[in-house]
Amino acid sequence: MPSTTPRLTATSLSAEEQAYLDHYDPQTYLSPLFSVDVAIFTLHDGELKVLLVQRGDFPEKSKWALPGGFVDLKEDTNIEITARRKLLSKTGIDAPLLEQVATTGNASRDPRGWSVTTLYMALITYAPTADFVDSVADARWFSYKEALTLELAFDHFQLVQQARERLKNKTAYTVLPIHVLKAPFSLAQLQKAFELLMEKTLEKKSFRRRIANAEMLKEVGEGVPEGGKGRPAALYIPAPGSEKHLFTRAFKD
Amino acid sequence: MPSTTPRLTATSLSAEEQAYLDHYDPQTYLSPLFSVDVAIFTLHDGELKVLLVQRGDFPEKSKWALPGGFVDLKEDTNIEITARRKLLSKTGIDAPLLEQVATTGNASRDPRGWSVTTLYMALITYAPTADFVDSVADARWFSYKEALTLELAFDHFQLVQQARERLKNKTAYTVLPIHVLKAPFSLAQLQKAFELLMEKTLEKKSFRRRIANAEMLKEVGEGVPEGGKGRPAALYIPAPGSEKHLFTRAFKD
DNA sequence: CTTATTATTGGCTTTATGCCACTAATGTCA
DNA sequence: TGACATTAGTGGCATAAAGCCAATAATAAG
Repeated sequence: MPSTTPRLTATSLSAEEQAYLDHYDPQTYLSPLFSVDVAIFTLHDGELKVLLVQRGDFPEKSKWALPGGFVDLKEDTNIEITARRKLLSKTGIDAPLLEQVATTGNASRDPRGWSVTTLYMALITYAPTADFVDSVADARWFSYKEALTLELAFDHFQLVQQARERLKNKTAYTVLPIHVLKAPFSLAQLQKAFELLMEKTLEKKSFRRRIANAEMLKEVGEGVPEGGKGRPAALYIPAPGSEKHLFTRAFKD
Repeated sequence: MPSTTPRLTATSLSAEEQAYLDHYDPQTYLSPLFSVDVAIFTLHDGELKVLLVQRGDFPEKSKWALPGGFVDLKEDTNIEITARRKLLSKTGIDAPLLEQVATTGNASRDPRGWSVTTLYMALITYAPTADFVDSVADARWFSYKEALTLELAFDHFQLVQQARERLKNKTAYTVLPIHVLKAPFSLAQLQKAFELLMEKTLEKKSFRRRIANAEMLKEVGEGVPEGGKGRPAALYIPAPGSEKHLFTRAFKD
């Protein structure tokens, strides 16, 4: 039984092709389940945190999982919008850095059957989950380390690690950590963010030189230093277009 | 009507969850169509080429497209296997470099309805399509430039460019071009491959130093130079594990 | 033996990071 | 008020790897 209506395409269709589409049954080939998951990271209390939600339904009921779900074929126009919708409904935050990480699909990851998921990664400035618009009860920040000790739903243990890996790699040659800080910020704060995301300490001079050469920050005055002690630090905001800067060389190791 | 049979999972399920799965109808949520496409690249006649197939069925009948198709839910255990199957059936070549590039999903890319595709990229040594095991009639190498002048099926114009972009980026910090040469090869041949894939000329000394430092090649004697003229060149084969080498610094520009 | 052609290397320059010590600005506390 | 602790920022040289370009090496053709 045909169940799709004819669709518009850029070029007009031949009568023959139109007839084919009119009679096309989308269930001719059974498609796998398709979902989108989002690994939302932030820094807080000097730690990398990841947002998890507790599942309210079967399967994997009551286990912690990455926020995500199925495409709304009526409302969503593409999969990134699906990811943004999930992000928005869990955090109330719109349109930050949202990057596609990878797609996993196999017969065993979901007990309901052959299933495919596209994983996205987001990095946002910290806000307590209590501030989130809805679903507050079931969404929580976990330190990344702690998250890995939980028994996560489906293959989300692997997904979380994939996203974290991408986060680390991208930090090595972009200024991605800028997204996690509330502007204005000091260079010391920025360096700390880089270090947490890369899991390595950086040499102060090298770091500052690199940032300076890239011309990606704009100075906007001075502020109190970390912890209120010591010399005040210059404060910066990201320069327009800075997100796009790529370094041609990585830090050692 | 339930149409899945209960599946095995790593941990035993509660009776309640098992009951849920027994009655789970995979069509509760209508999933988008899901397919896999593969951009297969090679170098030949000093040009980058991409393999296209001419579609034999609606929709987009008779247009050129990337090889690809739907998951065989019975035979394929994961999406990379689906991609490998497509690669194998079009080229007869197994298990070369096969890298996931990105996933595109939206309501408009396929006239049959909401559709998602995961794009893979492969780089192989050249073999004329006449040598391919089946589907010879409908598979052809196009120079990359020419491919972009064709009216490709669906959004494959964008997909081809995405894959090519990834190919270029990866060449900048790996030894990926090794996969496109028939071993043994000379350093001049390898440099030429890098240059074609990166779309930029490289400085000879810099290139050779880089390769030498990486210790990724093994010398296996001498051979005739390019074009049969001039001093014979040393020939090399890839050292084991060389594919994994990462450079910490990119070439200029 | 000369020349054309391709391969390979020497050696200096340039760029960016590593290292580490030194100076600068501020608050604290005796 | 002056030493000291603390954090911010810089100077200066070492090191690593790429850019540049020219010199040398090996071969074939004539």
